[in-house]
Amino acid sequence: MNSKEIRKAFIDFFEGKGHQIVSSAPMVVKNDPTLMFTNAGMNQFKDIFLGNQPAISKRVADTQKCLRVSGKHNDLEEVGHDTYHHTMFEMLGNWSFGDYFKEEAINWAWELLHDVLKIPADRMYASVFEGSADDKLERDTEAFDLWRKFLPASQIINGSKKDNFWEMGDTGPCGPCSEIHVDLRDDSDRAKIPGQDLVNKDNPLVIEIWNLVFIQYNRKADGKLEELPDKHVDTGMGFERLCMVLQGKKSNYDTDVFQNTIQNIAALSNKRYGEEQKADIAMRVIADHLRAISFSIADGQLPSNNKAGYVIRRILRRAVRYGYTFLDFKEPFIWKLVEVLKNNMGDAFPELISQQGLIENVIREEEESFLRTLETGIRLLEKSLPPTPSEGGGVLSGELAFTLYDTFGFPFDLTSLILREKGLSVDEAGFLSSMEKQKERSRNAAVQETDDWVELKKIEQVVFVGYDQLEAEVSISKYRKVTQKNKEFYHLVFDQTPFYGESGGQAGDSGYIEAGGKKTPILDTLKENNLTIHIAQKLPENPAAPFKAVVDHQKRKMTMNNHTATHLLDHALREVLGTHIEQKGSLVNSEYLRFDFGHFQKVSREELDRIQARVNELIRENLVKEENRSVPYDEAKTMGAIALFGEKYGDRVRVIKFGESVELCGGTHVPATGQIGSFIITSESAISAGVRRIEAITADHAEAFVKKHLDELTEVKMMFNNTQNLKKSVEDVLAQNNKLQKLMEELERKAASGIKQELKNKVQHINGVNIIAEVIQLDSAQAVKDLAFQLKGEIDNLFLALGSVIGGKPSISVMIADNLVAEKGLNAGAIVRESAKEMQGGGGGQAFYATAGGKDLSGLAAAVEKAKSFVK
RNA sequence: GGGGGAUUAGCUCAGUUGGCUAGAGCAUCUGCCUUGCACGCAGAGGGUCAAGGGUUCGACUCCCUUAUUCUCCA
Repeated sequence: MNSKEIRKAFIDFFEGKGHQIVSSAPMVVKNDPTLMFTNAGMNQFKDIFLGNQPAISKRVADTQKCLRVSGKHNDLEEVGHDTYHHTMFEMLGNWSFGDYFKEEAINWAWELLHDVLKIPADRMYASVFEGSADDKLERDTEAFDLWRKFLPASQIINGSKKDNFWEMGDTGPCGPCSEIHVDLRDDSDRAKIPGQDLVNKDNPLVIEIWNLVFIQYNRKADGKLEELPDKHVDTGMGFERLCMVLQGKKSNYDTDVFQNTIQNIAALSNKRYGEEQKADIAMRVIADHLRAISFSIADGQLPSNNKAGYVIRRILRRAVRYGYTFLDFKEPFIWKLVEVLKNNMGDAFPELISQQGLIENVIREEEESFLRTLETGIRLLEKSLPPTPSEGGGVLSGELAFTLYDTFGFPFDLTSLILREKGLSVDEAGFLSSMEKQKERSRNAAVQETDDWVELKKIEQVVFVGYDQLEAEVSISKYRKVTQKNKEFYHLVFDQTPFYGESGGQAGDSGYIEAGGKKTPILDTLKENNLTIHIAQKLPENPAAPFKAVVDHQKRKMTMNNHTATHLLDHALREVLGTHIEQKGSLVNSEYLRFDFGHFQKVSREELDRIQARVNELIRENLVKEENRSVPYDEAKTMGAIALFGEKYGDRVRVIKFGESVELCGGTHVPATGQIGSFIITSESAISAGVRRIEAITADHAEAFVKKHLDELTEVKMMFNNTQNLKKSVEDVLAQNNKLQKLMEELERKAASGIKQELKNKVQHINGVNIIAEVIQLDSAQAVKDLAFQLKGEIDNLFLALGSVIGGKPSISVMIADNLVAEKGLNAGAIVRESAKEMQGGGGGQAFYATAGGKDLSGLAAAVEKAKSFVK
């Protein structure tokens, strides 16, 4: 069976068991501060388990794209070196939300693996939870008895709390789990050591493929467990491992999931897979990372220099680095593999097909930029090479290696590789300790303490009433204290709220809540998963009281203007530039709007004009909002609604329509477009390969913007006595100014040369030295300097001391011919310092030219005389 | 969120404890030579040294603030 058939077999099997098949959630997580990427199949159902949201269906199955590169599950550095770790992988899963439990879960797992997929029973092992005295839990005999129907007792193994008791976090839903392991070793090896001895022992050929979690408890804050009224099933099976088992391979990378890509990498690098260990590792790294990066970009997460985007950039760079070092790729090549990946996985994940161009562009650009970083790093490294061992050195300091890494992004392993090639080495311990210090600093800065939720009133789900009203009677359902950098604030959750929590690019509302005549300001509103959190500086006196919640009307109104304008802009972009325009990001607040979209080139001035005019036209048409809060997803699509890649939509979606603009959107909008008043594009720029950004303002801000510019224009016009043709007047003045400036320079030159001539006539010849010591009328230090250098070029054996008044302060300059400096040991710096004392000043410079300034104007002549005295 | 860099001519970059009248290569322009693969030669133009403050006789250089950008950590 090939991988496509295997994926389909799983989905078909559970569909046949009454499961609703849902699509994979985006790999990039939004609205969850504890998670950047989806790292397990259950992520998208977290709110259901936590009770923040009712289940969409009691039985669900899917394949979920997951990324494990940060936080608790960080496999990044393992990837490629062994045969089974991945950054991105697919997790096949089936779920029961308060429906079936252990019996069906185990029966069906067996039926699928053994009866349908034909994995031999004697190669399978099941583990069950052995119990825990700490938690006063017995062995999971229920699961044992169920497995006993299929497997002899010798193939059912007890597992510890660590391996067989699953918890989502410190508190919350949890329960025992049962894992299915498969032994892939040859018969001869199996005869030597029984498989059950190798389960969970990190043997690459005796592996866990499926974990069945039985969620039956809730872990309370005090550590105690309570039985859940509704019991759930949560399973996850590694797709790539399943493929390995069914295709009789001994490495995930030997399955058809990866082999196409690997063979292509081999061809591009003129090497063969399987011949050289280091090259093989590099090929696996690249094949793996290609998937992670491509899917992230398709989900809208571009590489960038912080947060999730930075993680993606690092993965990509790791791939480039392996290619650069072990496969000798010095030019971008990874982007060429996107085509192969698309052919392999495009039908299961259509975003790869529709986003192919963007993915390729972004990857190529990133590769180029990192190759430049590498070049700079190599140059810097070569500059700072330590002396060779024969000269008594040979070790590069760890601090230096760390600076290269930390400041210039030059990978440590490359540093040590390059040094090794030159017979040198690097102080690795020093490097690691520098790294540790940096981590320590960051940790201290990032400390945020979050207290437990204090629950006042149990609710099903927060009700958002802010579409229809900006004020509401609310009560606090729960709250918690958060401390960061000695600053305290509170997170409040209401039973219902008119406040819009930041999401979908729209900023959160602010305002206040009021009880007993006392107001508590709400500074901002955020969303954590499905929970709307209101941020307050302090807790109201009586948190249990009923409150009146009031949203800042004016701010919200302006935000709505900008949000609706964003939809109109999106529509106008498609009309003017073409329907390939796809949103890549959006920000809407009360000040302005920002819209990022995929487009292959700069938007021209004329196009921008047309887009802006079109949006204003739509505003003047005063299109009335048509809002439908619950449309089946498929129906919305047939209405032509614009959906976003990288967004997870439920079955029923909210549709916002203004004329021909139809979008799936959860944000707040104006009742009719006329309210927006006016729309002005303030900037158009590039944010990365193939992605453009437009920023714009509306309503009051647009009006203020126009007024400011008109005022400026009027003022300038007034300066020109209300000329008919301002542009020409300005051009004339500029031309005239240019002419005058040249004339001025000319005159200055003449004046200076006049002074120069005068000075030349005053040369005193004493002991073979040509001395000039005068006070002159020049008020720019630069002019004096020029004069001094000219005289130096024209008079031999020159000793020059010039006094002048610059900016109302006395100043002297001394210039001495080079040969005099050498022969007579004269030093202009010393002379100037000594002479300046006459005018209460000081200075310095070089031996042949120095300047000094002072405070006492009356001492200027004396200072010049003093300077002259040094040569006599 | 925290740390470390960078910002100098149209482009790529030098610029040593603060003082060599801000440089190089490429590009541009002019002239000459001639057309063979980055043609050659001679010359010229082009800089608020990111912006704004400060210290100093003197700041591209030191300090502070801001902007943009790179990089590492969380």
